[in-house]
Amino acid sequence: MLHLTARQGIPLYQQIYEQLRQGILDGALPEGSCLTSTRRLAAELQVGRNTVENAYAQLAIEGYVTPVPGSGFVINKVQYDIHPHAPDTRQQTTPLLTPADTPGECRYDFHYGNMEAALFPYRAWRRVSATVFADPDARDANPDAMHAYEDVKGSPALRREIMRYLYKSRGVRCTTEQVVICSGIQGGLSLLTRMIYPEHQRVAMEEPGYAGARVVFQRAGIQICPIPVQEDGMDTAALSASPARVAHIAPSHQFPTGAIMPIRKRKDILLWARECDGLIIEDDFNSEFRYNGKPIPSLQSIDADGRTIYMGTFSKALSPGLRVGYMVLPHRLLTAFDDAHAGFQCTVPLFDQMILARFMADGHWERHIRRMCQINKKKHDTLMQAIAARFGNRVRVHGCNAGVHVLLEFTCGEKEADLIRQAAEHGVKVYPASSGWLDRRGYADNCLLLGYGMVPECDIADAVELLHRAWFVQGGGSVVPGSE
Amino acid sequence: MLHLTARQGIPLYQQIYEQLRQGILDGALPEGSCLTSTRRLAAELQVGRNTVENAYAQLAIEGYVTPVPGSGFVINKVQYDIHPHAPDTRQQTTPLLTPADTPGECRYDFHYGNMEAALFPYRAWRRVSATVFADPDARDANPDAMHAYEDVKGSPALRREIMRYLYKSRGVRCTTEQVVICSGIQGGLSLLTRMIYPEHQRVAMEEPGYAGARVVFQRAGIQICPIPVQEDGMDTAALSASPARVAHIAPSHQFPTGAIMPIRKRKDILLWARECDGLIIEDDFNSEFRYNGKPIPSLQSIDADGRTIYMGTFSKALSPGLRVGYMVLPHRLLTAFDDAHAGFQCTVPLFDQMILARFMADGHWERHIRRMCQINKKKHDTLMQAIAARFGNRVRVHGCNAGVHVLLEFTCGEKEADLIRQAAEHGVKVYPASSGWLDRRGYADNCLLLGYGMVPECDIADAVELLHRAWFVQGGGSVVPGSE
DNA sequence: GGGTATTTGTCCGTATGTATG
DNA sequence: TCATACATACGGACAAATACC
Repeated sequence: MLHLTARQGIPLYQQIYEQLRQGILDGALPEGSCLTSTRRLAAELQVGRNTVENAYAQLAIEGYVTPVPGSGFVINKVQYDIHPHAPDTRQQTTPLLTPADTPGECRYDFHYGNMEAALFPYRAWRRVSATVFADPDARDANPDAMHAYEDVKGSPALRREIMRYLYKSRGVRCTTEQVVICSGIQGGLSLLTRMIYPEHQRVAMEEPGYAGARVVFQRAGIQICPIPVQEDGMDTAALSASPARVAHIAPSHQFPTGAIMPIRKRKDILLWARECDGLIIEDDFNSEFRYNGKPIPSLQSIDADGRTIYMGTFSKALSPGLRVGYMVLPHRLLTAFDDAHAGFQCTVPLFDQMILARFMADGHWERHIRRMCQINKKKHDTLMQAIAARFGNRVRVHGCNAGVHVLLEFTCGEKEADLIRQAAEHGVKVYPASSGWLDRRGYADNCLLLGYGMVPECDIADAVELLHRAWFVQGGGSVVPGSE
Repeated sequence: MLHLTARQGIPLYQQIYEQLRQGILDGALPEGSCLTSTRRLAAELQVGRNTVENAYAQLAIEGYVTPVPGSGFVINKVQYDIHPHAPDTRQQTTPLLTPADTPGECRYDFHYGNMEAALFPYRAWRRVSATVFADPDARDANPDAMHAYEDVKGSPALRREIMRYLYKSRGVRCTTEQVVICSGIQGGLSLLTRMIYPEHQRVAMEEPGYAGARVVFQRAGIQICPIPVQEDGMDTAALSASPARVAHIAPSHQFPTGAIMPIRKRKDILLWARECDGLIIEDDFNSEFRYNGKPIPSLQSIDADGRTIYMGTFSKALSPGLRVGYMVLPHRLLTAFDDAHAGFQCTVPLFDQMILARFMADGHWERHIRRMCQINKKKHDTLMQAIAARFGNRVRVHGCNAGVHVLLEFTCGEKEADLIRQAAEHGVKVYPASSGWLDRRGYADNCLLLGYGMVPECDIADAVELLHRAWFVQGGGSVVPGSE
């Protein structure tokens, strides 16, 4: 923006000229683009058009810009004299979307959380979007709702859809009043902290557990009580012994171990909550994908006492790019929520809420879930087979009954950092498990996380083969061209 | 979700039958809809298909459901025996989109913040959306970026576009590193509190000011130091006298008074910040709309000392349904931001960021701004004219040079609550100014807020006429049918 | 708008364990 | 002890309805 100071001796046109010239030299006004038209700039600055024309003429004479009749003043190439504070907007040729890591460096990426871009339901999403953003007169329902500040809890339409879905798929029983839309799991936890703090100054968390959840509590000033995780989930005895009266638990697929909590233990947890007048945060972040064994009811669905906060997200099954999650509050927390969030707005754009609501109402969501579950099961089977064939008993695989990642435990003294480095040298990205531990001394430093959401099924065997070479073949040097 | 307990004497098909029957009686399974197909339920429960068929056949025999070949088992109408805990999902006939207040009750709504639904650029948004969600192979750039967890600060592409726009329109100078995408102004302030607290335990705010900003600080445990607002913005003397070293200021259009801070005062504020080693939060929430007078440079653009945090939003000019804002951090806060947000994710869905980035890159944003500015100026002029004609000197109008709302001050002893009630009785919604005051004792209770973003220009004269009748015509009873 | 792929209920045969004669 | 009947559970083949392109 240009700023003109009146009554200071310097003529207006010269001020305009000077600032534009500076902008061109800075590179802030990229070459090839046009100056604002004289009419528009004159209107913006509230000066006469001739004043602007004067300035532009000066710039044209000096070769900074070239007037093109009927088009505008195009900015010419000049030697940049980079101003330290000026934004450098010249790299206009860079693609609009940020490129991921350059290919060749990394051939296969076992990121957990991300997913294959090709699996997103583009067509359905486009169609639903087009409907939601149809011209207002052509729309069936009231369009105002989309352009208004609304309920802190989120769009009622979406909340109703979520309620229905959760009842069908997870047995969660609730009314729309209990459903809150939030920015993913972190957003939900963040809202929660506002409600339980400072009454609750401690929260019990699985150790190892999900670091993304831990930071939210830590940031809110809540103390973490780490509770060991066994093969079947959180150690209930240790939980009872801890001073915390709020527990964050992922019973359907614990992160990172993948432990699934059996029904008996779930009941123990509920009993614990009742006895200490506590709360349970049930983090069901990817309950959608279960491969072996019968489904186990969610904690919320067997909680007769209303002490469970159920949380879920669309990020895992649909896309991490859609940062939308939800939370089902027990009745006892409803007023606390209202109190804590009076005057606040829902952080999730209504646009996305509208699209999602219709996406679900049209049945796309359940269809997509099924499709993804099938695909992930195939991937899962392929991965397990490849691991068994290649790695044999040099690794133990944890958490292979659900979710989209497994935890590899190395039994022959390999170290996490070495494994990651060796894999990277062979063009495969694998991820450390260490971030899961609050106290790293409790970690033997011999585990890795392999998420298979992002790797196409056809590549999995190949990727495992590469890992095999990287880790277990003597002198299995780098095979990736260019990273030698 | 159904839950089956094995080896308990009760046959599987009977457990399924029983639970479904209960669901139908509860009303949790709405009549007219279909049961999950036998195959799918069998797969879900990990039982044979005939087991499910058996259960369904039983339900069919007893009349709860009717099998429709090729379609499914539709649920029949039964006498409900409502279970207290079951969600009642029966009202499936309600429209997907929530209806706003029933028309007839409210004819004109002077809400500030919301906007006319018809003015949203549907066509351009649809087009850009379709491009962003094009099938991945048809896309020009890397689609993975859309489906990944990414930078906490938001999409680099969008940040670059915002940087360019702010430089051109507001003179804000920054690099993309300084730009942070956030969930509207509240989201930005919320991020900020994490960085400045507990070093700063106080923040100076305009009195009256924007309640939506105040609650964020209060919630974070930060104490508000109210600073009186004069005709030309915050009282700098009072600011200097306050113990706060962080000030939240809306210099381009103060809320609710609409005061515009002159350049001299802006420099005073910057001086204050330098002298007390403080920070300025420049809330430019609707800088886009300015009608009279020359543009004044933003605080950020004349801050040589790097003490200004610049904040803006897309909610006002584009739609409140798009909860996206941005924040430009000074260099001195960059590391503090990184420290405070390690492990956190950006709360704004990448989808919207991608769409917005392309929307801006294609020039739609600036085009839209211009269009809206013209429309709002017309509305503004019409409103001012109508107010002058109808209300004369019974009201004083504040903040009529910018933004999309004005503050009406009543000079003849009218009271806020009465005015709102009287207006509502005539079918016009107007809004209290009282929420702007932290200390309501400082408020004479004689003001109203009129936002004209939501009222079509052609309705403004009519609406003001109605207000005139409501407030100033003796016996000007209700004229709205049905609200008598 | 018409052809195709998928999904649906339906019907079929089979295997297993248990009770009955 | 053996044969039979019954209840329970499982998977495949078929035709119709539906969804998708």
